[in-house]
Formats: sequence, C-alpha cells, structure tokens
Amino acid sequence: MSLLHAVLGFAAIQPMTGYELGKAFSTTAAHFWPADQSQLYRTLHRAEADGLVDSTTVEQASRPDRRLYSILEPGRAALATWLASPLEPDTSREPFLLRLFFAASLGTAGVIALLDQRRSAAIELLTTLDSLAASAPPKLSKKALATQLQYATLESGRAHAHAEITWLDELRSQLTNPKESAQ
Amino acid sequence: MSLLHAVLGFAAIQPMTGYELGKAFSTTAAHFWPADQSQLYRTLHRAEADGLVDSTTVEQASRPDRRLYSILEPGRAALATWLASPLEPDTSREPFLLRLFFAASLGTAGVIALLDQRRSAAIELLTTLDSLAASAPPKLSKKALATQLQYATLESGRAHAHAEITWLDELRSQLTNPKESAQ
DNA sequence: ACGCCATATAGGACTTGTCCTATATTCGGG
DNA sequence: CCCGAATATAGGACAAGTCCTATATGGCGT
Repeated sequence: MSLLHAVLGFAAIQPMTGYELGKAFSTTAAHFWPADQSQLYRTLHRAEADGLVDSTTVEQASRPDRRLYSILEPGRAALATWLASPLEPDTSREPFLLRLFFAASLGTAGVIALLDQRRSAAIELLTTLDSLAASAPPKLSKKALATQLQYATLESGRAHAHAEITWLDELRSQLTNPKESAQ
Repeated sequence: MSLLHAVLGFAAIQPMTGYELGKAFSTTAAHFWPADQSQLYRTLHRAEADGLVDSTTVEQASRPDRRLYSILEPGRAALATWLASPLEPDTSREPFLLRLFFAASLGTAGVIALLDQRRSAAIELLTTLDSLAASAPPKLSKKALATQLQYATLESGRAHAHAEITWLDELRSQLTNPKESAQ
C-alpha cells in the first residue's frame, strides 16, 4: 500500500515522470524502500485511475514520450491522511535472524562464518550510506525541514548498521570464548 | 521463500503439527518472522507435495485430527543448502522511514509528534522482548548452541530498538533547538 | 561494426503474504 | 446458559512485489 504514498509524496514536491520517480527512489530512498520499476508504473496508472494524479504526455523527438504526473487535490488529501494516520506496528522480516535462529547445525565455526559474512555486509552498507551522505545530496525540496528529514533517514541506516555490528561482535566473542555462557 | 526454510528448521528439531508450528513461531520467532496461519498450512502442503516432509494423521477423539509432519532427507538437504548459501543483500522496507521522509508538510511540531509515537512503540517493543527473554524460554532444542542463537535473536531486537531510540532522541533534539543545523 | 547503456514505458507470469471465513468440539467465565 | 477462547485444519479472494520480456533510439566504448 505504501508505494502509492511514496509516489504521492514525490509528486507533491514536483510533477515527475515514472522514470524520474525511479531515479528519485534509487538515489534517495532505496535503502529503506526499494521500488520495482514495473510496480512503480503500475502504481502510477492506478493512482491516475483513482483520480489522485493526472498525467500529460510530453512528446520527444528520438526518445519515447514522457508522461508527466502531477498530484491532484484528492492525492494531496490522501497523502495528508496517510501522514496523520497512527503508526502501524512493525512487522518486518529479518531473513538473517531467521537463518541464525536455525544455524546451530552449522556448528560454532559455521555460525561464526555466518556472522562474519553479515558483518562484512553491514560494513559495506555503512560505506554506501556514508558516500550517499557525502555526495551532493539531491535536493528534492527547497524546504530545510525536508532536507533534514531526508538526511535523518540516512542517519537511521547508519545507526542501525552500527548497532548490528556491535551486536555481531558481542555474539562472536561470546561464541569464541564460551566462559560466560556457563553461568 | 523463507517460510519454507523456517518450517523445515522447526521440523528438523522435532516432528510438529501445523498448529504447534504456529505456536512455535509466535512464541519464539514472531519478532523477526511473523507467520500467517494460512500461509503456514499452505507451506506445509507444498513441502509435502515436494517430498521435503511427510505427514501422519494422528486421530483424536473430540478434537480435529492432527497432522504430524516429519522432515525427510530431501528436506534436511534443502535446509542445509539454505544455511550454507550466501547471504542475500538486505532489501527490507521501513514504513516509518518512508513516512518520515515525506513528513515535512507536518511541520516541525508534527514531525516531533511522529517521532514520539515511534519512540513509544520502540519502548513497548523493548519491554516485550525483555519479558520474552525473562519468561522461561521455550527450549526448542537440547543443543546449547541452538539456545544461545535463539537468545541472540532477542538480543538483536533489543540492540536495534536501543539504536532506534537513541537516533530518535538525537533527531528530536536537533529539531527542537535548531542551532547546529545552521552549519 | 557490435554490443551495451541510458532514456522511457508497459505487460505477463508468478510468488508471497494478508485477511476473512468455514468447520467441529470442549472447557471455563460471567 | 451463552459467549468466547483454545484446539486443529483449510480454502477463497485479494494485494503487493519480483522477474522477465518487449519496444524504440541514440550515444559511447572497443
């Protein structure tokens, strides 16, 4: 349901085409909301059918025509309603934890290898987020608050990556010298 | 795809019915892998059709019959393959971050209210995890390593909840006294 | 010269998960 | 005495997302 709201959120900043929307996602929101290209276009079609946005075709020579989507009042209203609605409880899935949960048959050494894999991935994510933050942040909006919030989502990713690494390291040392497990 | 692996993981510890599987999920894995009851049974059917498990019907007087599922060799093999496969990159969705990203139109006060809502939810999650950890942990397995890993998934949840709270508090104070935003 | 990438949109097939309902019985609370 | 919860399994309808392919052209590298 939320891809629609994201689409409305972007369109509320300025009219965009599906292609630009895809770019916007991948450069600013990919780390917390990956958007499939097909799903994006379908969502745009549906939003238009529902009267939340409308589109104008911009003809181009030697390039496929662009469809520029603009948000309509019902779209703005839907966006505002979503922003004001109570937060739904988190039900995210964590494939890594699932794997760890059942990893006992790998033995201690195997589990440690798993933790190390995960640690590398977390480090990689950290550097990705750092470079995203360092590179000229694409200014989606002129509003200072919007820019601040955009940056905050990056900070969130970094905070969680750090927490993940710390947790991994603690677990690893717990498994490496199992003295304290015997309580 | 992974619910299947979770089912195999549980069935590898001991033969279980769909109902018991549901209980096992909700008491030990719900915080990182919610399992819908319907989906569970469907997954069991499919696993049996694929020859990964088999079932025997246990007749009961005055209760619906139970179908006890046992893992077969191909199931164990599939589980082992999954455990040994390379970690796929994380592509989890974070509805809260999406919302925050587009929340500028709420104004500073509105955003702070959003952060406070989120903070309460994180605190609540923490206490839930604490009580889960405190309550006699259902021993799924006799293996010490398995118990340790089961506990570690709870620790992970706590670590991330703490990180979330810290991040929220920092963001909140940044929004409250905006001196350092003017760099 | 050839292939790949960027631009731009779109549909089909499929998987996974969610929500709701159905069925049947027993036990405990108010 | 009635209502709901626990035990136990299952199907239908639907929503959302993933992956692959199609279409069309211009530019860049090798």
